[in-house]
Amino acid sequence: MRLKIYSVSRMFLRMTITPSTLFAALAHDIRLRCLMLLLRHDELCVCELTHATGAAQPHVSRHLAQLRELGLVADRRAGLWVHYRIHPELPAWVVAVLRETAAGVADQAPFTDDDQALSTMPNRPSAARCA
Amino acid sequence: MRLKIYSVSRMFLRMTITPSTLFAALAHDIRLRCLMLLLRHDELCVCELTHATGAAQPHVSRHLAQLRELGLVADRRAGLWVHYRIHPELPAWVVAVLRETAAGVADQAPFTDDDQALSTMPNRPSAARCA
DNA sequence: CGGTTATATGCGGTTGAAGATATATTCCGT
DNA sequence: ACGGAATATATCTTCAACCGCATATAACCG
Repeated sequence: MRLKIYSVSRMFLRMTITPSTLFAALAHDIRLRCLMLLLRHDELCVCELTHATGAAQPHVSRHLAQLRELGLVADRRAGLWVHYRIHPELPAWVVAVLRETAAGVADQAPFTDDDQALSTMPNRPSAARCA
Repeated sequence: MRLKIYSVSRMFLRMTITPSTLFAALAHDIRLRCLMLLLRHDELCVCELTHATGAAQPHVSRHLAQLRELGLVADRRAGLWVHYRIHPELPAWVVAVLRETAAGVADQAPFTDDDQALSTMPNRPSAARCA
């Protein structure tokens, strides 16, 4: 079964997450890396995720949109910045899968590098500045 | 990153399973259903998986081959039958992800139906018959 | 109202995973 | 060695996810 997660309207949020759609989301490099980053840091904005992954901004933004449409992440606008976080109402088994994955790959590339790049990011928009 | 799991030679088995390759494997309907069935039953042959899922035999066989090439399952030939099982040497976090998924979707379609179809399969090759 | 920064989306081209069908392979019984 | 059953693979076509780039939107500030 092919999975179409591009053109899901924002109106259909909170749809049930099926295993196939979840794993299709996790199968993509950038999407998985963003989720792993969001697991470790409560909230991150697009520029932080862009810096951490080293990917192009439209690339990150597009994949975040897919995660949002699937209901895996939630976003919060604060001024110019849009803060993403793991969706607070995920099914328990989805959270379990994410956490087991994070625990299993925490010490591998590129996940460690992403964390490193994030921590050394200059002019990082702190929560105090843009909340 | 695109994932190519078709043409991996059998010589390169036991390669490290990356999150991306794992989730790409789990993202496919038939592959996930086969894995969920194999989690509940120690060993199943192709005809059992074919019957349980209702898919065409070449279809099931091809996807089992992909799972084998990724190192997610192991196969054992016994006469005409080839028995598949979850690979006994999977990394702990991979097993954890599989188990959490199974626990989360056990009561959903099509997984319950697959189990039901398997249990009512006639002339099922028992382990005693073809081991 | 312009200018700047942060983020989102539209579009065309590429590519490779997936499906269907036919066919090959492997093994057993006789 | 032959036929049949279980499984694997080859080939072709299709189609949608992906990428890069350009551009649009949104919010803040003077």
